[in-house]
Amino acid sequence: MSEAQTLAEKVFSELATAIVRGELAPGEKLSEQALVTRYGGSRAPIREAIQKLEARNLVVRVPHAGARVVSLSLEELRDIYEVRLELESMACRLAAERMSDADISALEKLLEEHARSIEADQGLSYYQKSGNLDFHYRIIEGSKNSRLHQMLCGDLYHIIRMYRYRTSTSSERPLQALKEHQGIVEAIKSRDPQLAELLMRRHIQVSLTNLETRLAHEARH
Amino acid sequence: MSEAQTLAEKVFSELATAIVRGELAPGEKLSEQALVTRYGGSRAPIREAIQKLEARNLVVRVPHAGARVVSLSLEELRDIYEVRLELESMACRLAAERMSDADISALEKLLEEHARSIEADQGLSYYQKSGNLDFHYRIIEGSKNSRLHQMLCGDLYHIIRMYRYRTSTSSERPLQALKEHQGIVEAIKSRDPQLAELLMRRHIQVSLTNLETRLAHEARH
DNA sequence: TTATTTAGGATTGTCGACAATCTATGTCTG
DNA sequence: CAGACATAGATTGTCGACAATCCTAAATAA
Repeated sequence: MSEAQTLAEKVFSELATAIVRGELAPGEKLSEQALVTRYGGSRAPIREAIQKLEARNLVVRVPHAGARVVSLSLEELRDIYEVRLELESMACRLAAERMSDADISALEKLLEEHARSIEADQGLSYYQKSGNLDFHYRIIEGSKNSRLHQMLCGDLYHIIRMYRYRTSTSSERPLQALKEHQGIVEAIKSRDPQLAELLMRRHIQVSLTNLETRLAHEARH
Repeated sequence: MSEAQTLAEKVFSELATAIVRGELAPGEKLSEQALVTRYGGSRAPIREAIQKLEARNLVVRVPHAGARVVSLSLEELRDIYEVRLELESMACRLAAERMSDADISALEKLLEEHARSIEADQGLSYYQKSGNLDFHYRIIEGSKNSRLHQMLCGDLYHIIRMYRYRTSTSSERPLQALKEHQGIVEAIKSRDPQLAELLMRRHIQVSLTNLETRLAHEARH
């Protein structure tokens, strides 16, 4: 991913991927001593790594009590999706205004690749998972708003990916998703910000709706 | 503000307010040694405080080169305002859906106080400054979205307040602002999310527009 | 038995020193 | 004179140990 210039960054990177992949369960405690024996080094860089994880909302630290992998309630997860929905819709609107023609044609080529990929493995399409992310990532970049990029890619996506196993959304309907992606690109190409935003909002809304029904279901227990 | 359970938190708190107040200029370097001699303690808690500042985007740290107070370009500042505009508009829409009746009547009382305050000191209204913040803060709380609250109050507002001296917006037109606030509350009271969002968007948009004209002006040099 | 208290152990916060890296000054060479 | 290079100083990253705090569990009392 990114080359670590310091031990703390290296440990941070490894821990972050471990958390996102679920190798460290939500709520699990991160003992500094244990991390020292596992990753080597001393406690100083480990503490720094933990604090970096806290900065990205991947762990929660309470003074004199240590750090634990973040464990989100369904309500907090709903909150995150809600914000993501808004910010990505915004990004799509801005992308329709600010993407260069070269960016747009590159985006079209990406979708053509996705189409071929889906056709090849008959909708099984494991590639679509990262492909989906790639598409959304390019839209966010296309907004030309660095802070927006930072918020979506730096903070929210890690957590969303971390809880992906619960909400089985996009990877189930690759063809439908592709069509929606194509519609979005079409709107961007015709420089229609309002339409682009609307289509992206609908595209993401299904995830939020799925989550909320699940939330309502679990609330019944 | 908040009681510090540890030395690192205390130093962080003091440094944060110092940065927001402009006592530490943007781009100024934060030498660990200098901070040790100033705030006492050893380098460990100072480093932790600096890292916490980095987490809130108040300083920028580069490995082996130290930390500096964040110095935003006008483009980055525009990006931040753009995101804030979107998120606060969203918060206002959600507030219209989710605020309790008690919350709303409390909000009305707040505006009545503001009205009296403005009448008292004839639009000079130094109180309006914090009052303005207070109003926006309550709307954000009214969204009942913890993550949204965290993003707006935790991250964006510190930076916006830090650069407030440049953009002289709201404190100049307290009466106009109050009327806009009243319109927003009216929309919330009548449970009209779309209207509430629209009014809040317009209310904040003037800040963004001011900033962008200034940006265009400075770009000419 | 249950609730409270009180050591004991373990964990986190802090400290001072050492190692690795960067920056600035001055020198040398073309 | 300009620019590359090397050395010296300062700054940051890392280490191991100590102090402060919390969590656990045994012991005591109601």
